Amino acid sequence: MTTSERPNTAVPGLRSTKQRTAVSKLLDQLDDFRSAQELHEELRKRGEGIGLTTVYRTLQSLADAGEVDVLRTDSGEAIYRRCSAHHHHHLVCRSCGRTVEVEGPAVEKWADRVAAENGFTAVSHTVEIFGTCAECSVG
Amino acid sequence: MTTSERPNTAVPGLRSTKQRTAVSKLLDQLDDFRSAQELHEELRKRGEGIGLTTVYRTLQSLADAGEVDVLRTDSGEAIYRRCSAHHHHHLVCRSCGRTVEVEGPAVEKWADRVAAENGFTAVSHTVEIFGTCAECSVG
DNA sequence: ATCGGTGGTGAAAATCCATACCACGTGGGA
DNA sequence: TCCCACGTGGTATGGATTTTCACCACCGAT
Repeated sequence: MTTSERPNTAVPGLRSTKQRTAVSKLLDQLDDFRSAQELHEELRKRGEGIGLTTVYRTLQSLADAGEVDVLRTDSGEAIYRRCSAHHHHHLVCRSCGRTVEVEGPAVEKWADRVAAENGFTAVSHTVEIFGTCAECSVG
Repeated sequence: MTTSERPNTAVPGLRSTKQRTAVSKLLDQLDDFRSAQELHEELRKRGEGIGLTTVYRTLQSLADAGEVDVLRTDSGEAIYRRCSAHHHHHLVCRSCGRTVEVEGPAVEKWADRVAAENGFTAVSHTVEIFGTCAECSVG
């Protein structure tokens, strides 16, 4: 089918290879944050011939292109997740990893204002909320 | 208090040693985030006989005890800073590392509310703002 | 003051995540 | 189809942090 194709992970300037497609598809199927190593392991399990190096490279490209969100665990490990394009933050379950995208216009404004008041420019911020989700607290 | 002694870095259950005192004192003198390696190097420069392992261990204890704040650079390196005891966040200059403690009651409430709405409990959050401070943007 | 045990120290080795290197493979335009 | 810059992936390497382990210091009991 030549017509129904979505550009999907078509990052401009990058070729389309089966490895990149595989990483992208896997991310589409998952709805929580995963480390590069976990993603690599899962791909191998599924029979995709792909190297760890390539997984890291691909994730980096996707992150640079804003196709995936990256954050760091307490241990410093980077974890990735495909997210919607607009600016948002995350509410993550410590136990099962379930992730909810949340917005907070007030927070954005607060951050900008606080930064401006202190003479800071070129401002960015990180806001993540961690907790235990309903499922896990019942269990 | 029975005397004028401040408990200072007296983390309960830990002995007071000259190494721990040295790390604690150094942190008191610095007002921005530093990596364990940088702190170790500085201590050696000052003639303190202290091992890298001990610096890591001490920082960990201090962090566990809530005596220092820890955050991670983009590269995953942990950086430490002695902070005031009350809950706050940081506004950090990307260029020189200058750090300002900031508060945002609205943000705290927002985080709690969003978490509650989604059925999350035992909530914590991370909020850090990065930018370029006035000094550094002047050049 | 001495003894013994617990906690602390630190050099070296082990881990672990991530990236660099480099020879070989391949997508896709000319 | 041909060509070759880009992509791939195994291995080597970098860098931060943790673990291991032998040795040392402190403190209370004897």
